[in-house]
Amino acid sequence: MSIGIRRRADERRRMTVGMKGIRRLAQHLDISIGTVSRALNGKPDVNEETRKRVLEAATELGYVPNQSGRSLRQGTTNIIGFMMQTGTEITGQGDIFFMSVFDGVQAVFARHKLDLVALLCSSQEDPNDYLRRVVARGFADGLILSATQRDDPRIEFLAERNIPFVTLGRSLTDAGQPWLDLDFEGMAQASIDRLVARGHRRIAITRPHDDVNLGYIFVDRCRRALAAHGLTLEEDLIFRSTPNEAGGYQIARDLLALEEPPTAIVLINETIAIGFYQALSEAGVKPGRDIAVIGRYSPHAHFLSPPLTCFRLSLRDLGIALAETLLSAMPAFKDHYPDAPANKVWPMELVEGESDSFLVPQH
Amino acid sequence: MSIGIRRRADERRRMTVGMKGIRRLAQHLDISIGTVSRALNGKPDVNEETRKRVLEAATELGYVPNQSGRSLRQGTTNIIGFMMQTGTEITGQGDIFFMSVFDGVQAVFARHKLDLVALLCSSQEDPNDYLRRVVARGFADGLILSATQRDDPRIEFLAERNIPFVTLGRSLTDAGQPWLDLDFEGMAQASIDRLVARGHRRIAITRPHDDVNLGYIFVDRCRRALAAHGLTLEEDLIFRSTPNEAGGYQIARDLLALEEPPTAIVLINETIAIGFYQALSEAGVKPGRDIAVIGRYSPHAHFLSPPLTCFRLSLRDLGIALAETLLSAMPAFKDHYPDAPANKVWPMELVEGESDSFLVPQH
DNA sequence: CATAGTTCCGTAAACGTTTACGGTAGCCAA
DNA sequence: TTGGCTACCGTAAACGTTTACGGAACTATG
Repeated sequence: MSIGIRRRADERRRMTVGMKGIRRLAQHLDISIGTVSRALNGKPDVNEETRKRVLEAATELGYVPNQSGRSLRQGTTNIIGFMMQTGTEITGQGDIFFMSVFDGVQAVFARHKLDLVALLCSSQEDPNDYLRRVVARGFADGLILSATQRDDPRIEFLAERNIPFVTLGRSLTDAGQPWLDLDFEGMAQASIDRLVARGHRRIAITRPHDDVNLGYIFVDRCRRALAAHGLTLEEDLIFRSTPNEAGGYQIARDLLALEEPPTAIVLINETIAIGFYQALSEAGVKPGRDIAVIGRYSPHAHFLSPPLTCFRLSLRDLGIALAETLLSAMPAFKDHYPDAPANKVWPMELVEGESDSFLVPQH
Repeated sequence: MSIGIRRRADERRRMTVGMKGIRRLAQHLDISIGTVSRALNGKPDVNEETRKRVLEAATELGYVPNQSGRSLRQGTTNIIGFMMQTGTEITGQGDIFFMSVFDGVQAVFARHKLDLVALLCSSQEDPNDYLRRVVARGFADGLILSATQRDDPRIEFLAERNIPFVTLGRSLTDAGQPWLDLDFEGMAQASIDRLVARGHRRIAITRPHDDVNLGYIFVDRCRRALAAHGLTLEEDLIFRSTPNEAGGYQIARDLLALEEPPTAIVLINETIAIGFYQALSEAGVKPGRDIAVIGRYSPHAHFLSPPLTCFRLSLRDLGIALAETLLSAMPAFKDHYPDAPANKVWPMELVEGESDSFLVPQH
């Protein structure tokens, strides 16, 4: 080792005292920041001995690479955003719906060192503005959109900018984007067929907020399924409400107040069954005896009395599929998921309860 | 305008075609990037005429400043992270719980152009590792921690690094950090007093996962409250379970199987009441008649039959308080919140139902 | 006319990384 | 000795912003 080198090292140490980040680490080890970076990132051009020293020093000094610096240079953040709206009850997905989906998404992302964050759009802010503000900044490498609307400007916005994304829910806006959706058509068809087979002729349904596309899909399919049996979907048997317990309560009250109440109903949201049951109970009407009820699975559905006949799906698997579909749309990962479907209607499984187990006497 | 300037402008335009970001905007307007930046950020040293031009061009070209570049320079991200765990059911607090809290937090953050994102720690990963990995990168300017543990290493970690944060939930780990917590002591005291006043002597309680501190707080206060009435908290009347519907179901089964069941129970989690009610119902035991039940408010509680006597709080207000307490710990904002409390026990309000409305006959 | 002050703008450094490029030392073969 | 190869490392540019600094043009004041 020449004197020249040693002097330079001493000089560097003196000049860099109090430095931060990778420079501090380099100074501490008396090597260049380039080598430190390569060592930390597993690049080949570095002696295994020095790599070991670097890694040890990194944990010792508690060094963590700065996110902004890294992503500024690389143009990538290793972050995927899941956009969702807070405060509102537009989606009506309660309890641990999202938590379970997240769990599946993360199971896939963990393989690629990707982090999932939830981008929380306030109910006070327009989702499109939010998207522009937060996302177009280069915040995330990819996006998962929930609460997809029937016409959703976010889709065009992202497609134009070539930001990889997948939507949870179909939209009329078509930019060739990947999407996953629950099989509300299958649910509609199976529910109607099942109820008609048991003799029901006056069948009511619920529909969610006008913005969300699933309402149209569901209502339309119900109408067609009924038509196939020679029946019509009557307009006053389509109930709207907030997608929560109180909404379900109100629906039952309205339904019972009808001159000629329906003998069956299909509930599109998860949580409304609770309020619906309660209002029936107060009126002395029992599901499965006086009226047939079909709904969606939720952790409570199992504990309703009588047990709710409902459609269930694995939210964790849905999350996995969402992640794989998104990654297959990202150049950096697409090779890992050659046969992830770009669009998929996710099936739901019928869980037989007792809430629809009676036959309507035929006249 | 001199020829020199015009030539330079032409040259710049030619050289910068295809540029991105603020450079592209500057080139388009034929002014320097410094001026563009000042104009966009509302700095004083810029002509109002040019500022107007810049803003117009920005929206026209859809320019959004790059997050990494900005925060690299400023050392600030304008992002606050709310750390929560996915997939697990440790807290037993579902989506609705957090959504409502978020809504309050955002109401405050909106005033300061701060964005809230949820940092989702996978159930597969240790929360401490997660914190180091994601947060120490300089990802967020401040943090809100949920699912605070009895001994929580995250607190020391953040305190050492001077990262502003507030925890939702007390911890034994004390680094002088701000925290907010629900008043489980008040709930314990009021519940016990209420039940004892109605003649109950054998009172059961539930407790959550051992990691979370509230279990200790709650159990301890119940014990002391009982002692004040000359009663003891029997060990086999302390029930543990997963904090969900199924857990509540199991508790009821276990409770009814006791040789001498208690005449009252206090449920610490929100969702367990549903399963608890169901198991009682199956056994022909009616809350409010055969056993007294006190629980926590949830949107379902109102629709249980008979209505659950429970403790409620405004989650939105809690979110507001969380935000204000956090901001008062951040140098850049503390002046706005001079009297936000650093620590606060958040009160809960008793909602009288019918689930505990009976008197135990005295012997 | 000289000076000082104001208004506005351009220049360039800085933030913390990653990485293309070049260079040195050692080794081996011709 | 020369040349080439390998293994490793240092240098410096680049990513997209913000901002301290200085300077030009103009106005006001003496």
